[in-house]
Amino acid sequence: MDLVFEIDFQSDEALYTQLCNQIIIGIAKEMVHEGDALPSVRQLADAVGINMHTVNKAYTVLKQEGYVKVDRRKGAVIAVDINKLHALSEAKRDLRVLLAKASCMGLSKEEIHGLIDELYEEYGG
Amino acid sequence: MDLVFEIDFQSDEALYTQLCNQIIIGIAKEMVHEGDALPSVRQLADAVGINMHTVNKAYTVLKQEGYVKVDRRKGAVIAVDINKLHALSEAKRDLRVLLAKASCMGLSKEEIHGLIDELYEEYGG
DNA sequence: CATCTGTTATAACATATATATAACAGTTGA
DNA sequence: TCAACTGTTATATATATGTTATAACAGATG
Repeated sequence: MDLVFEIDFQSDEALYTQLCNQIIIGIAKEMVHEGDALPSVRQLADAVGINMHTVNKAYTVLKQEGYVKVDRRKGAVIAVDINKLHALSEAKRDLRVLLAKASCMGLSKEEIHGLIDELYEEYGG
Repeated sequence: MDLVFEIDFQSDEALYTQLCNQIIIGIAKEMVHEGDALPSVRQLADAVGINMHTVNKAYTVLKQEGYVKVDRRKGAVIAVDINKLHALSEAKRDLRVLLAKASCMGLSKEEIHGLIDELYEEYGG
């Protein structure tokens, strides 16, 4: 398991959301691949110092969004199978607000493209 | 006031967040400009059918983020003065997750740039 | 058979969201 | 001056969400 989980208890992001995002970013960075097993809910909960149910909620959300499947033998397993229509419309809604804020900040379209390139470099693409 | 406020009571977004986002997008679309007065908390609350305090929370958040100032005479007024350091680091955090999801969806960097261009067109360019 | 999976149930508590009623100080315009 | 309007603050209530806690269950593993 190449993933390193780090919980920020001061963050305004929910703990389960932090876990979800770290796993999704881990997939994009190719630190984990299809079929890789995630830590068990109890293991991960102990490792980062949170409750089992909080980890379980993260896994449940990831399962609903299509990043994870459950194998009775291996437990939670990476298995990317995303509903693109739904995911894309959600991404657009978020992007609209994000770009509006960027525009208010005075960022040009070119600067935004640069920002995208900078961040996207982290993901093999 | 060119802004039209529409509340989706079925949305998972908080009501005050919906108001914030619509105002920020309105600024980016240049539907409102520096110095324009926003509706009073009571007017807007009545207009969209929510509580005064929910509107007040939206205005308070917008004030903290630097999109609005309060003029004792005019009430809440558009006045874009954003802490770029803070706003940019927040934007990057959001973008990182958004791009990871896009990468998992199989979107190429070029397709993402296209998406940005499409959405950014709504804001004067 | 003991031990590990995810899952479910129940309970409890803190925080966030939203509403309701009420009041206050400053500003405006009649 | 005075009524009507600002944002702001205080208090209370209701509901939803997030998090923890304890416990149990069925299926798979070795």
